[in-house]
Amino acid sequence: MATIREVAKIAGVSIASVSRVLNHPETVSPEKRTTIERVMNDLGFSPNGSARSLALNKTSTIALIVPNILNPIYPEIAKGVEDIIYRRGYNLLFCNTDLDPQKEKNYLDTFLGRRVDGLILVGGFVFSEDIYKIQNQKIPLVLIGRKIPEIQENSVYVDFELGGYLATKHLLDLGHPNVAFIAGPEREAMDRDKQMGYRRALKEKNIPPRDDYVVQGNGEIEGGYLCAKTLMRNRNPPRAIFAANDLMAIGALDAIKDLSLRIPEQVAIVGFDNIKMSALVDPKLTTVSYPAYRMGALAARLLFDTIDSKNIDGKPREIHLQVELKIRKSCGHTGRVQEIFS
Amino acid sequence: MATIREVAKIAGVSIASVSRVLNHPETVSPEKRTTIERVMNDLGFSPNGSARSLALNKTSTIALIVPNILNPIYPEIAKGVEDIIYRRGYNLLFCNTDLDPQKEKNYLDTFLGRRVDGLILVGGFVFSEDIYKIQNQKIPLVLIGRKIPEIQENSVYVDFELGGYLATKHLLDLGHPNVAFIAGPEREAMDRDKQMGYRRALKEKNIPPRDDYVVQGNGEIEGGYLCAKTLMRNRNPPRAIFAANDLMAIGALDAIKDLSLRIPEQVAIVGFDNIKMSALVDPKLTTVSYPAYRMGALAARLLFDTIDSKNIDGKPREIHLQVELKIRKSCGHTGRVQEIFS
DNA sequence: CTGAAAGCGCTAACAA
DNA sequence: TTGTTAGCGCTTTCAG
Repeated sequence: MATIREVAKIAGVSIASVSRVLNHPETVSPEKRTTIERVMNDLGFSPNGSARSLALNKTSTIALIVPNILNPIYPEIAKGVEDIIYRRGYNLLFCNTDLDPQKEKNYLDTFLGRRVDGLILVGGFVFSEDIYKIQNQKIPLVLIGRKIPEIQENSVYVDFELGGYLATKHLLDLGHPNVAFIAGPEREAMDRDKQMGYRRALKEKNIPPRDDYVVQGNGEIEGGYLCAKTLMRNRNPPRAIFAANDLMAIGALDAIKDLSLRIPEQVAIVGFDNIKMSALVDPKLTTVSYPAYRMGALAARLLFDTIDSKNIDGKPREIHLQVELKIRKSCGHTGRVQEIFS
Repeated sequence: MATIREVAKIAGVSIASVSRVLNHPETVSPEKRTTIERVMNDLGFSPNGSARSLALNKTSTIALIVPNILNPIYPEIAKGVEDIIYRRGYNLLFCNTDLDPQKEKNYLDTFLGRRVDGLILVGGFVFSEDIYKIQNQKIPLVLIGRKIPEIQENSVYVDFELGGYLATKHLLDLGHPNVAFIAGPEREAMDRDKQMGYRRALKEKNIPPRDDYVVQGNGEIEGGYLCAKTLMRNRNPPRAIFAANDLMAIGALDAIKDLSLRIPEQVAIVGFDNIKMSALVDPKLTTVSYPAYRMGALAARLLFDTIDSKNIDGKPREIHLQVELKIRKSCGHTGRVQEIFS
């Protein structure tokens, strides 16, 4: 592929002029500029990004790390990020950790080497030392998800503990005698918070937590399905299930239906995330919602703020957004309910 | 951040040796190597990717362009791609066109400049001249989706026309007197193929196509909802609806339920894509399935094949996969049906 | 096994 | 306004 040098030679100018029309066109005389542009076109010239990055010490790339792209809540966040960075001419280096620590570590290292201009890390388990490497190299970083006291960083988060609490309390208030919890993967810190909220709600009502009412799923539909089946095999099966995410809640819902039990009459279900799908299953799923797209967009803005101002050493900013219980049918609430499109 | 030069100075060796432990460790004496590695560690050194890319003329990056990340079928494909390229140490530059030609063009240009090692383009409208630019620069390219006769390129595709035909024919065979079609966005070439299949099935049964039975949605749930409402306002509403994707089919399903009509008795519905969600709505959605994840993985493999062999000028390879009608409840089929997990 | 040096393609002083 | 030149950080001959 053509280089700046060839363009220069053919156009009969110096490489500096070519570089100028690329970066500061207004500083080049109109005629020369037209010639150069024509030559570029003829040659199908496109400036080499690596060379440019090297010279400018800037890659125009930001990396986004999510736990699982197959959970629709993450594309939602990703879209928020992409919409913002696209406007600034940045590109997205995307990756999926599958909650695999090794994979997360590898990616973090790679991004360090690639000198990404910024990094957005969603949920997951971000306690590895690798995160400190990022901080040491002063790569602008924004965390999305839960608040992490251990790490002083820019973040956009919601209170998952509160969400878990609200969901459980709602179920309890509705009179469901006992509620079970389907946890997500061990490593997912956000899900651990939800579980704490679940426990707090029980405690508040003086209901002793039962180990056999807490099962762990893989965070996917199938996991929720399996967990619900397990729960219902209990000698004293729960009358309500709170799942750490909608995917598992939907799987649970499917399992309960398979068992020919009525939802919410015999088993009530509440999920977490408010993915679109949750409003379309039958019965519609009550869930805890939070503004995923907005979190992505805000994170990207926050990132650019720190990239622009270079105040990387300044104190980190935190944006706290609210969770909200979205009451639909699956929990057995009898009042007016909010439906899709609401 | 530390450079190879500083490492060399501190370790008391030449930069060549440092570079060697980075690239061909076995060619460096053990002692020297250990020293260098220690220094690298102490300094938190990480080789600059841009410099390396520049020197090697290789970015270890492949770009993936999809129309809409919010449609779960695309993350599915993306996952297939990522799983393969991750193992080879490649990174994914990800982007979403929203079917916006300008955005697609921009991204294509950017990727040209970034000298990505390969490009995977999913669906969408790939007829812009920009695609030729990619070919001219001999950037390995793989198309996922439909077969595009106009472009001789590596591709992994399924026959969407056939899918549309099968879906419509199935509905017709089931005795639904008239079937409507909810089309996707104008620009989505794959959806146009589906529509052709729809027409072929009608024609085969000597059913004259009706313009008022073909409506166009935006490819999302809301679009399907709106389209179905429109269709049912018809003086002579259709008794069956074939939607160009599951998202719209699910929206349609919701609309029909809102109208208090029974599915499939009063209105049968068939979708396209077989996203997971389709097996979880009520009634479960009959749909046309194809191996999205596999397509992504195969595309990545194909890409590496051409990257490795550099036979970019060789004749393009095409991988044709099968569509399959996944019969569930929403179409009114009365025989045995395949359910989720099948 | 090791080092010196050229070069990857571009940007940005600095001079003219 | 334009051209010359010195890097950006790395890889890789080529000598030794």
